[in-house]
Amino acid sequence: MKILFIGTPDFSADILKGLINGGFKPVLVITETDKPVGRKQVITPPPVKLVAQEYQIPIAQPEEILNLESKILDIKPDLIVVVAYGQVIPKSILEIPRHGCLNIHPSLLPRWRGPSPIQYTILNGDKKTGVTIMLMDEKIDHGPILSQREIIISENETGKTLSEKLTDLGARLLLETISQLGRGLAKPRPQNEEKATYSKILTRQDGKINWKRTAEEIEKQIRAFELWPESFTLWQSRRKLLKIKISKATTLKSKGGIAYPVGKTLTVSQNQICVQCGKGFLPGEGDFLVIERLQLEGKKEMTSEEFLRGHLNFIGTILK
RNA sequence: CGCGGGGUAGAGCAGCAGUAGCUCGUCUGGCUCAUAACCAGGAGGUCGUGUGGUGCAAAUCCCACCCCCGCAA
Repeated sequence: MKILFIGTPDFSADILKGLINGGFKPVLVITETDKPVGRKQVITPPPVKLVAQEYQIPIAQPEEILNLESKILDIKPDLIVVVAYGQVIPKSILEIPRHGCLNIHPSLLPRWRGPSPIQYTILNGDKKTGVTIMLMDEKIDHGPILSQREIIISENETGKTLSEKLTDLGARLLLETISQLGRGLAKPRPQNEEKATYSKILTRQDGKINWKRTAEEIEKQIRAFELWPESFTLWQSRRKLLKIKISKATTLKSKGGIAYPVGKTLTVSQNQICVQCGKGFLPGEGDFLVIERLQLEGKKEMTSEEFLRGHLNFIGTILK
């Protein structure tokens, strides 16, 4: 089967590897142009390009994918696999391959359509999730479903662990689905529009912790946003307002008798950072987040114990 | 040359011109039924690199380079 692969970031690159190792080496890989990346703004090829080079697959990096339409027509692919490309693929191209265009989505569609399904799954406290492979149509994450595989979400699942699991699962399901397609066994079924939910694109600002939420909600956010956009809070130090990323935390309930302002930092036992969350001022409602790992702006990530050694004045301040 | 923070004892930080100090850890002794608690004392640093520059004098100012990190992309 003549396959064309379209994708850009790490997630796509991993799927591409799985595809190649499964015996479906694409005839052409389309990916975004090399872009300046990182602190030094070095022009860097996207992950998918590196994989394609490694396996000596021809690469195309059009500014506009529409410019490539005639070339794709010439190739006459049987199937196009699209994984997180970065550009919207026009209908005229979607209609070229005989078997259509496949897309891998890391959720159980129609639940969590859109760009941030993994984060929303954890944030929402879902018990299970999975991957879906669907035939693309003009609407985003809307086409008929070809196959789906579920997994159970564990208690301390993070954006990272879930993403790894789903990438792996997705790569395997893709191979199965393609061979089914090849044998004409695939039976697409439309999505149930009534059950559709949507995830929004997340920005850095969305990672800001709102201490008025319950510790439980905040802890979920920290896990959900592990890879992107991460969770942070602001601390007024002696000199200036600093950003602190929080990468790991647990919750603590106490009968509590003392009322603290929301965002107040305190220690319950040695070397522990607790932050008052939720309703705050109400006595008898000890709702605390215990910070375990954090990273101060300009510093490396460390445990809260290490952090406290050098910041004796941290306890007793109020995080914003 | 995108913007910015930083490299000081094993760890985390302060000092920002007169050859280093804090918290934790570590070692020794004491207290205690006991202790991760408490008390006393000790060890541990050529202050990122430079047969660099300016000073009477540099961890502290200037220059070059290496490394780490935040923002922006």
